[in-house]
Amino acid sequence: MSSLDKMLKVLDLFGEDRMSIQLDDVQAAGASRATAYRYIQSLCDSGLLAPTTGGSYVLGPRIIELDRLVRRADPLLTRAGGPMRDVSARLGINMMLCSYYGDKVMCADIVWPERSVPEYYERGRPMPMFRGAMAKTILAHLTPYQLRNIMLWHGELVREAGLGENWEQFRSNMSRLRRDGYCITRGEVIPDLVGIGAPVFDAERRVLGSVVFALPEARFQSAGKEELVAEIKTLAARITSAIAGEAGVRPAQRAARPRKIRSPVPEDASSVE
Amino acid sequence: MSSLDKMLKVLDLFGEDRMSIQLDDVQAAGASRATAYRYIQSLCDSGLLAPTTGGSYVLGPRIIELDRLVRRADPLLTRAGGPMRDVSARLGINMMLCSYYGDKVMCADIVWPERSVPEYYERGRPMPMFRGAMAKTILAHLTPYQLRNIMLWHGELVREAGLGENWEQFRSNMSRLRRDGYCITRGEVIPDLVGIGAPVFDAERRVLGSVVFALPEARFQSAGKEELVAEIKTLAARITSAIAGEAGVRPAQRAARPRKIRSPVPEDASSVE
DNA sequence: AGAAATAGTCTCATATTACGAGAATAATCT
DNA sequence: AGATTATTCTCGTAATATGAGACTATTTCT
Repeated sequence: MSSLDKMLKVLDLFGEDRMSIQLDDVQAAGASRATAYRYIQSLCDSGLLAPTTGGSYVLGPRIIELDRLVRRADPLLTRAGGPMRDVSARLGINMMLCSYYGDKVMCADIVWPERSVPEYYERGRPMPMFRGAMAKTILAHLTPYQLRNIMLWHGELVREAGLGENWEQFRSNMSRLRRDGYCITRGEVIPDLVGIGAPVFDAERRVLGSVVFALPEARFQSAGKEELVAEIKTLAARITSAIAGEAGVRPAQRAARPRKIRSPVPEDASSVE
Repeated sequence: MSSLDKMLKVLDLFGEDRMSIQLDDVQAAGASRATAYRYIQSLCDSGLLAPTTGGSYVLGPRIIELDRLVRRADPLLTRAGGPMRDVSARLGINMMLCSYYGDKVMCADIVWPERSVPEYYERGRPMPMFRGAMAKTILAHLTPYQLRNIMLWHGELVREAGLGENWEQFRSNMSRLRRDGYCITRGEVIPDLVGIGAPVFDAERRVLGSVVFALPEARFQSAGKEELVAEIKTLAARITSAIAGEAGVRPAQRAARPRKIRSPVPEDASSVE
C-alpha cells in the first residue's frame, strides 16, 4: 500500500461513533509520530481535516465545500427534486432517491411526508448493494460486464441475497427486473417497509440511480400495487427525461469505464491486504 | 511539496464550473500519465473520486458520506437548527449559521423564509474571511494569538477591509466588536443586504461560529436596530447554552491548537511554493 | 455477435523523497 | 510570567514514488 493510500485511510478512522481523531489514532493505524503528523498536516492543508483543541482533529471544511459541489453537479439530485416533491404532494408517500457510484449505492435525497414512519434514510447514508428495491433496481440495469464482475467478485453475497445461485440465474433474474421496469421488495432493509423502485437513466440510457417509494406493508396493501408501480415508473421516467433533455454536458468521448471492484482473488474476501 | 499534497491537489481541480476531471487535467497539474493514474486510483479507492464514462472522474460517494458525518457531529449544526427555526417562524427573518474552521468561514445552514430576497447563501459556500457580519463576528472572538497571526499574514487584507491600519487599530476594533457582542455590516457581501451577527461559543467559550440575520436595507430601517440586535444576541446565547449544556464530549486534554495559516514569509503571498 | 479503439494497469530501473528519532518551536495552562 | 504539551523542523538513510512503455480490459462500432 502506498503512502497515498495510507494517508487517505486516516479518513476511514471517522465513523458514526467517532467524530474526532487524535494523533494516537493515526499512529495506531501504523505510522510513526512524525509520519502521523505529516499525514495530518497534508490533510489539514487540503481542508479535509481541521484541527480543534486538545490535539484532536475533525473533518474539515473542504468536505462541506465538496459536498456542495456534488449537490450542484449531480444531475440526479438537481433534476429529481421537483418531480419527487410533486408526487409527494399529491400522494403523500415517502420516497427516496438513490445514487449509484460504481461500487456503492447511496441515499441521495429523501422526501418523507408520512412522518409516522421512522426516518431511517438520510442523504449520505450508505445502502446495502444487494438488498432493497433501491439497490436491485440499479443492479438490474448495470451492463453485462458489470454484472458478470459482480457475480465473480461478490458471488457469495449475490447468493445470500437470493439473486441467483449462479451466473445464469443471476443474469435472468436481473433481466426480468429490467423488463419489468420496476422492483418491489418487502422488509429487506427495514422490517415492515415495502420498497417500490424504478430506474433513472442519463441521456445515454446508463443507469444513474433509482427512485423508490417506501411504505408500510399495510398501506401498500390498501394502495394497490398496480397504481403504485405506475406512479413510480412515471416519476422515474419524468426524472430521466428531465436529465436527458438537459442539453448540457456532452461526453464527447467514448471508451471505457469498467468497475473492477478491485480484489485480486475473486470470491475471496478474507485476504485483507 | 510532497506527493501527498500533490495528490490532494487533484481535488482542487473541481469547482463551480468544473464538475468532472479527466486524466489530462491531472497530468496538466504536473504528473506523468502513470502518476496521474496512480493519484486517481488512490482517490477512487478511497471513494473521494468516482469514475464515470469516457475517462472522466467526478467527486465520489465518500464525500457525501463524510459530509453526513460532519452534519451529525457538528454541534453548531445540530443545536442551532431548532432555535433558528423558532426565531424564523416568529419574525420571518432570513438568517444563516456560519462555521469557523481555523482558516475558513463557511455557511453551515440557512433559514430563508423571506423568499423575495435572493438566496445567495447555501450550505458549503465559502465566505469571505474579512467581510460581512458572519466573518467579523467570528474574527472578533479569536484568541489574541490568532488575531496577531492574521495581522501578520493577512495584514493587507485586514487593511483593505478597513479593520485597522496596524495591529493596534485591528486589536482595538476587534476588542470593541467583542464588547458589543454583535456586529452589523451593510452590503459588504451582497449589495443592499444588512448583516446582523452574534457569536456562538462552545463550553470553553471558544468561538465556534456565528448566527446572522440578513435583511434588505429597507426592512432593517423599519424593524429597528435595537430589537434586531437583542434578538440575534438572544438567539446566539440560546444556541451557545444548548451546546455548552450538552454533557457530551469532554476534551479531557488541554494543549495547543494554533492556526499557522502557514506561509513561510509573512505578508508575501506571491511565492507560490 | 466480433474487432478496433481507448481506458486503465503493470513492470522495472532510477532517483526522489518519505521515514524515524530527537531537537527546536509555538501555544496553552497554571 | 513559566511550565507543559502539541506541533514543526533537521538530517541521514532506506524505502518507494516516478516515468516510459508494454500489456490488459472494456467499450463502442460494425
